[in-house]
Amino acid sequence: MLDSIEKNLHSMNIDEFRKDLISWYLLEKRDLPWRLDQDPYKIWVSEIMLQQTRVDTVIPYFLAFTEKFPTLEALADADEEDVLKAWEGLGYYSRVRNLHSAVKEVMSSYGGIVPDTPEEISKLKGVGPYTKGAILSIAYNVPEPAVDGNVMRVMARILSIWEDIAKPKTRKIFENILYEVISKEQPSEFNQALMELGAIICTPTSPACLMCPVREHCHAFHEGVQSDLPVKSKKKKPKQVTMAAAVLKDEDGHYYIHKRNSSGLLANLWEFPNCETSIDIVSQKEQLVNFLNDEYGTDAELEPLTGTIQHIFSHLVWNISVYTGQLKPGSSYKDLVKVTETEMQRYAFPVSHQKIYQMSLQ
DNA sequence: GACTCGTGGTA
DNA sequence: TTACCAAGAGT
Repeated sequence: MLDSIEKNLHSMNIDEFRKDLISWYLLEKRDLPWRLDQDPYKIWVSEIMLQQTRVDTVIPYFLAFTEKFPTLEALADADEEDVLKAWEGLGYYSRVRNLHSAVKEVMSSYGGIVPDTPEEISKLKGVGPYTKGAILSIAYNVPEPAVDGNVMRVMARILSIWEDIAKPKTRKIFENILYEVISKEQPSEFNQALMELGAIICTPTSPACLMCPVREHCHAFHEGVQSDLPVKSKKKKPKQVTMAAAVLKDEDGHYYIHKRNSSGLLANLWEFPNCETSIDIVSQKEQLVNFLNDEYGTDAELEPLTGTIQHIFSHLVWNISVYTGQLKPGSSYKDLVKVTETEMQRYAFPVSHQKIYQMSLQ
């Protein structure tokens, strides 16, 4: 650990810091649906959903998901199609595929009980250093640090740490600090308090230092540099991709959809058949017709451009031209699946393709 | 260590 | 509008 951090850490009254932080948390904590009990399964589900995702976004998904899959066993027994549907729109879909896989592993290897040791729980798919600490501390009251973006921001300010929190190895600095700072008596409350403080008071921009229960312990506050911390390097711009998608129907009103590959982007989700095209969209419709014929053997008649949809990912942007059209009678459609409008509702689509469907109705 | 992997909200 | 953000993990 860096000398300056070590110095600031040991000049702090850690006992008072813990006490002030936890007292504030017990008074001010939000009523969140995953705080109603300490069911390790529900804690687990909430922590996976909350990865890179806002609390307000997660709440309705968490309520619906835990109603549909109330127990670890219920989730383990569910079809992946239904599990993905319950995650539809939440993003980062590998999270729920890993969760589903890990829950099955808990059934087969741990008798359906979520393991309570760092070694065992870390072996589960989708459980990284943060989620390990979060589940162990919140569900089992084990004094393991749970270092997320909130915790790094709060502690960077408290201890005046100028390391770049965007760099993976920086997380370990905070983890080592937290092993010393975490409350051994109330690790659950301590970890949640740090995250709650980051979410409510010690926010990324314009932190509410005058409302902060631990400002007297905060080096950044005393030095007036709270707005300059934490240091976080910028990420590069997403790559632009031009695409075309076809909403194909036949004379009986069936739709023809495609299931995506089991790995990579939007894995195992459903989509309307689509391809990347040249940036010059003069011949785009022709490119799409040729793709549909080459890839699926379709004989389709497409209408003029219906509209465009933009799908913004973290690292790329799809600019999708939407075409609607008829699949001619007797045409083949190889790897496409023929479904009724009602059947289609059971499958999980990325948000962009939900929009494509909506657009095709107009 | 850099890149992949979603989405909606906000200043 | 652009840029960044939000309880990260896998490859």
